[in-house]
Amino acid sequence: MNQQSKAPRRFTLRDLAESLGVSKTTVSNAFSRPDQLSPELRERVLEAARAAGYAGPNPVARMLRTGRAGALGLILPESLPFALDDPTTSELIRGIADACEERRLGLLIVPGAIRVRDPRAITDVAVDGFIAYSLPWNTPVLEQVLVRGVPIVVVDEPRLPGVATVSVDDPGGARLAARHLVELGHRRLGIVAVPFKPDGYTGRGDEARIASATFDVATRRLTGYRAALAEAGLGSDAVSVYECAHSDEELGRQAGRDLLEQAAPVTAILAMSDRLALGVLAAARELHVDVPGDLSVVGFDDIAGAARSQPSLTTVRQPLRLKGYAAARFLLDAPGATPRDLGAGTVPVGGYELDFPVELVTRRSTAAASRT
Amino acid sequence: MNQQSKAPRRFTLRDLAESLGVSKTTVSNAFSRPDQLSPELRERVLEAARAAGYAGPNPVARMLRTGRAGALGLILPESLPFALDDPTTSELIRGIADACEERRLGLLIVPGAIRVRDPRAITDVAVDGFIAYSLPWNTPVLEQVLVRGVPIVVVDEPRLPGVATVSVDDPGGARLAARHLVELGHRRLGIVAVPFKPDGYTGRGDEARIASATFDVATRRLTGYRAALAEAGLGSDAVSVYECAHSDEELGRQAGRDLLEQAAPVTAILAMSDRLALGVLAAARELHVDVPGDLSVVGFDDIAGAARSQPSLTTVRQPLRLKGYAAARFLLDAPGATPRDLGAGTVPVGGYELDFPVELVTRRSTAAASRT
DNA sequence: TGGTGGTTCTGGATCGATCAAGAACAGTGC
DNA sequence: GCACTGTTCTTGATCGATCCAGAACCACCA
Repeated sequence: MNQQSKAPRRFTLRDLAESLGVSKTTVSNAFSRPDQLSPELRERVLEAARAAGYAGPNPVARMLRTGRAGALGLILPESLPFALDDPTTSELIRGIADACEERRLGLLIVPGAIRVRDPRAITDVAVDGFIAYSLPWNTPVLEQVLVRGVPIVVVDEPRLPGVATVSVDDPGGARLAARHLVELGHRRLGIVAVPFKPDGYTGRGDEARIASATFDVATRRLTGYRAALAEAGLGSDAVSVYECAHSDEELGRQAGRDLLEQAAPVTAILAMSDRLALGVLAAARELHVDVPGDLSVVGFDDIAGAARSQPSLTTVRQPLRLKGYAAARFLLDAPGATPRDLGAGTVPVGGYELDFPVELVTRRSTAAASRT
Repeated sequence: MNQQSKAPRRFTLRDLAESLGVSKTTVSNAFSRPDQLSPELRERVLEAARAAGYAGPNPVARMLRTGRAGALGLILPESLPFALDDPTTSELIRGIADACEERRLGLLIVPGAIRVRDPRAITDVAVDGFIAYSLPWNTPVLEQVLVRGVPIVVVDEPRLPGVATVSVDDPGGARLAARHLVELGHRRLGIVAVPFKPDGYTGRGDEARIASATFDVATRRLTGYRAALAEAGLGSDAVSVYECAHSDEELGRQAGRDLLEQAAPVTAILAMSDRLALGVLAAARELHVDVPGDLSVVGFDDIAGAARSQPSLTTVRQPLRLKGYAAARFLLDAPGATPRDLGAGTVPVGGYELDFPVELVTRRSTAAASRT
């Protein structure tokens, strides 16, 4: 950490080589390429290293020479404490970690991307590539990555031209959810949305705000909902949207109360995440609204808690862990992932887009509308 | 990722300097030390960089020169998915992340330390220091860190001479827990233990195994329990110990069943973690043993779930997040010093040991013994 | 005029390894 | 004896930055 002013110079590979009377390359090979020298000499080198307290080649120097960092960077929108609270993010991380372990790579986490404007968060970090998760358009650190030309895979959002993206069929999933409620006879519905913008707003969402959204996922799911509702003759104006600043239970509860306490309460709620849906269930409980008797609720994600809730939650299942795994594998295996530099600016990986399918999981939180 | 054989040489700081007709140092200063050159020239340099698609100094080259990596390494005993499941570990990570954000450092996670024997997990990684969490004696990767001479702080275990350790007063906390049960009149107790060794064993623990334990925390807590029980005239042989291979609910449930189904069922259980205690509560529920009527249970840690359980859990609270924060701060601020130098609301015991105090939190899972 | 001090910028050494090319030597087949 | 193939080891260049010492210039003042 602290460089002493009079540091006696560290013991390096070169010193070891000199003390043994062999070349640097030989010592290097003794550590990193055993087949390049005789076993006896190798043993002599390692023995001398042990005696001298030399623990092997300096990783940073090696990185500089070889060009690989041995680690993956994960860019998260919120702080790490928040990410750990969120089952969706945790599950994604699990998937990424699976791939990192397979490949013996470290995982370097860069949290708070929405907030952080300091480019050093990206420029100071040594990784072979980044996975960016769920960021809005125009995220400064994301732009830094693109400018730097480091390989990157985006998970979920934003969808940028020419940038590899791993996601799911959000519109399709949302359509399944909404169609399910429509088929059950619901006509007075509300939507509880994940944020359209990263500005911390919580409350009813107006069309202007929705039109200028910078979070793709919210838009994509909303589009899916509305498509299915339109099929049933329900226009956008007939279905109110309550936007939550984060995907968590407390804000979901607020949203639920809002939609249930209005003049003409809804009989069904489409929540864009399970955490929001669980919050809605909590609100219903508080207001003595029976689920699914008086209110049907559909979530999105199928986190572990969805099956365990009271009542269990009907939701759209997406393969979160697999998504993380696929993103990492793609980053590591993608052909031509070497950044193209020199020219003007950006050109990251390839123009790849990978959308996993989703499915509707019907549980106990949805039932036929009692009467219209 | 893969270096093309005919890579056209990346555009570097030197190229930018040449294209501008200034020295490399000047360009470097434009990025990293704005006060070293005139604002006009700096602007010219940055402008040219933008035009050339040069995104700033290569982090690895900078690291090599400056000797700092801009990241902290976190060594975890188990896989990352496991760590994220475990509230104790998550909370610790939160604390570490707090400190990293303050200092704008990355957090590099090295999971699976118990299993991983490959030294490259450590030697290939560029960090300014490591935090090692809850490892057994003789962990290969930990020894790699020590050999490499990288600054390190250990959290909880193992306690190694000369290595800074951040922990809590485990024996004291355990003593509080056991004394609490003794004072409630319990005389037939069982102990559900976190692992004594990292070999995956689950089952009754014999004294030989306990004596040869390599996990410090299990030993320290057991010592505390036994000290308090001895005060009440209860010998070690009178109190059976059930060891779980991991701290999780399922194994806690198994342990609970074992202790409750034996010939002379216990009336109170000391669990070395809240997750194990929650498992014990589940076992009691299954066996229709009333808690706290017929069985008292005390946990350890005070995770969020402890207050929410049915019934709420009496437990020993330890400041997990603070522990993580303190460990990181200590690593960053005083890599040569002892934890004592940090002071500030802490209870330093040994030169290199920083033990936070713990407290007993009495909730609904404990009550007076019905009859002996 | 010359000395002093303060900016601003430069050149070359350096951080600690890996890599490509080739030297030295032994063994093999003809 | 000669060319050929391998194995084992060495030399010098290189990765891309930062740092140190000093040069050049300007201003100020005695």
